Amino acid sequence: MDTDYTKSVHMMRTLSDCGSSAAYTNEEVVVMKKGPWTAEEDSVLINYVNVHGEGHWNSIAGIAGLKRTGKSCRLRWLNYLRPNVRRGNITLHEQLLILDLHSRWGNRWSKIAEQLPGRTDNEIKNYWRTRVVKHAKQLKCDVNSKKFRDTMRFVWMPRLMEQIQASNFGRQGQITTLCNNTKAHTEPCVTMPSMLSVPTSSDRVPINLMGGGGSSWSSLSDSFEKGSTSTLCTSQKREYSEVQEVEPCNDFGGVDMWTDENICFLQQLLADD
DNA sequence: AACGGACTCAACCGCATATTG
DNA sequence: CCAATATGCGGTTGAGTCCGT
Repeated sequence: MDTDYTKSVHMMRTLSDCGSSAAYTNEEVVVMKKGPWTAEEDSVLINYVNVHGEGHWNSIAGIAGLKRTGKSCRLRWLNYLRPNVRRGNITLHEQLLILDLHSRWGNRWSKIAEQLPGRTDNEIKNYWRTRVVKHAKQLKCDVNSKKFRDTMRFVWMPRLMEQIQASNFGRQGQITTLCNNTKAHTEPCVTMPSMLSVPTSSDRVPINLMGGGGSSWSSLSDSFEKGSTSTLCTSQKREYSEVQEVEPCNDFGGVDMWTDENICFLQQLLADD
């Protein structure tokens, strides 16, 4: 049933639009529906894909009688109806991955989505725009600036890892160290990407992840300088994968790292620069 | 309870690229 | 090789919801 807000678009159909088994005659005018999908339309699309498989989206209108463009059908299937689509809050681990991958690939949403099973490019894009970009603005910082990227990479991501670790520790009662150095370390640490190709004792720089005194942008920036534009090294990727391994379930997916306290911490850090 | 601004996210749009005839 | 068509991608929009006043 069309609602008041449902818009429609008139399209001149051609045989090629409908495929070989087109139900429409040449130049027949078809009103293509726009706007939110109904359960009935979803059902038609699901049945179509079950029978014909994915693809041939432009044939759906002709074959299944669904008055939607091929693009609309494809999007609806990929972002909503496809099996194994994960819905709900982005978990801490997913946030960590998004930050990591975005720092390497930029706005390559589909590529990033490939690394987050069940998440769609649309969802990740929305997360980035509604959370990360929003908070960057709040911090009066360009989300694409080196300063912001470095802060994310060398402060925010370790902080996320810390939070994930704490969550796992609280739930499982076991410690999984993300810093796999053999020496006992009294402080949280983060691996400096640029230096990992030449592992030394200076590879790991202590960072106060809890936002207390002592850690500031200025004191970290020199250490970051050399590696800030390099891609994450294998060992750091391994560390993030370890985070995944110690997170057997995502039952703390609703945890939001963008708390007032954390944002205040970032503000201080960026202001120190 | 009513209002309005902020926020979220599903869906659309335009463009780029791939495929097909 | 070229044109037409299909598909994919990233940016943007706007309806619905939330939340503070």
